[in-house]
Amino acid sequence: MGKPLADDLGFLLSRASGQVVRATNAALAEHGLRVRSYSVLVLACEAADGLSQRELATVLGLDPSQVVLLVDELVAAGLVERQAAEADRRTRLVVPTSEGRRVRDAAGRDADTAVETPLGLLGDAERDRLRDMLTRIWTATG
Amino acid sequence: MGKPLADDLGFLLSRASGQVVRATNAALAEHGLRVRSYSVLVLACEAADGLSQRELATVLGLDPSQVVLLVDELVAAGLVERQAAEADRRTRLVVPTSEGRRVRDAAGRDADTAVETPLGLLGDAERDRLRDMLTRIWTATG
DNA sequence: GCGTATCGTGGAGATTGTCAACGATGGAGG
DNA sequence: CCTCCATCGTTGACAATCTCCACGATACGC
Repeated sequence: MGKPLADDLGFLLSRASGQVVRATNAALAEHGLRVRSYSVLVLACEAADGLSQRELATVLGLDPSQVVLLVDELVAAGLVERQAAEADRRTRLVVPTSEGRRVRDAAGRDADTAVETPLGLLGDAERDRLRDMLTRIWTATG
Repeated sequence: MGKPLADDLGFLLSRASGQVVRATNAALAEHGLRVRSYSVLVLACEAADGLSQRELATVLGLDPSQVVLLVDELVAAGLVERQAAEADRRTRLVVPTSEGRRVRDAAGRDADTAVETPLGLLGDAERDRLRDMLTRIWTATG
């Protein structure tokens, strides 16, 4: 006799995740972004020297081939650029344009308000705990 | 100047979810199941009188048309049956076969051990807290 | 009865996940 | 220097998933 599905952390995780992603996608649509491309843009903005696509894939937990398409999309929208890396000419650094930074800020605000309904009912301390747990879950397997 | 992506609960949620789903799918593969079909099977098993596909869709947070395909798959595998509901002939109740119950138990054990690595490092109290938060996030929007 | 809503189903199109290649580059060891 | 092997970006193929719309069948209020 197994436990009920409502107690399954994996199920709860993916259900809540799907809900939040849906809400975020809806908010990002007016900026021409989706959760995935937005994540790439944010990472590019917060790295001083740009990030290689390999690093992006690792941090995001995605296949590198998906990152290619996401960066393609952002380049086409004029939000990031691919720069040749001096040290290693295999890698191509993803760096944001000034337009990219602007869109990132505006989109970030909208995304935050979009998830206020599902996530706002958690207190600050709870959110910190949740962040901590989710980060530890991620780092558990490397 | 927004917050770093590593602090974004939506991102952390979907990244952790993806990881757990990947691990679970790998464990369920030998039973011919995936996370989605497994969830349907578990729900069918724990409802005494079966569940309508509409109820399944609501609980799982999926589009009803997806549930159709999942139930089709489980029916083809001989794990559940569609039964006519007496009260409302529009609805079709999804009830497990005895084989379905057996597979559900075996698959459930494998799925649990598969997520031990990412989720096991959380203590019992933490897991309860996580469950509680994820459930509240879900019920926030109805 | 009649209009309206709901349930299951089917279909179309976009997005995502997964995996296997391939050329180009880097690095280690002889 | 040169050869072998790993890594990075990229492409392609295919399955799975999401999203929306529409339809027939049934239920329900009036």
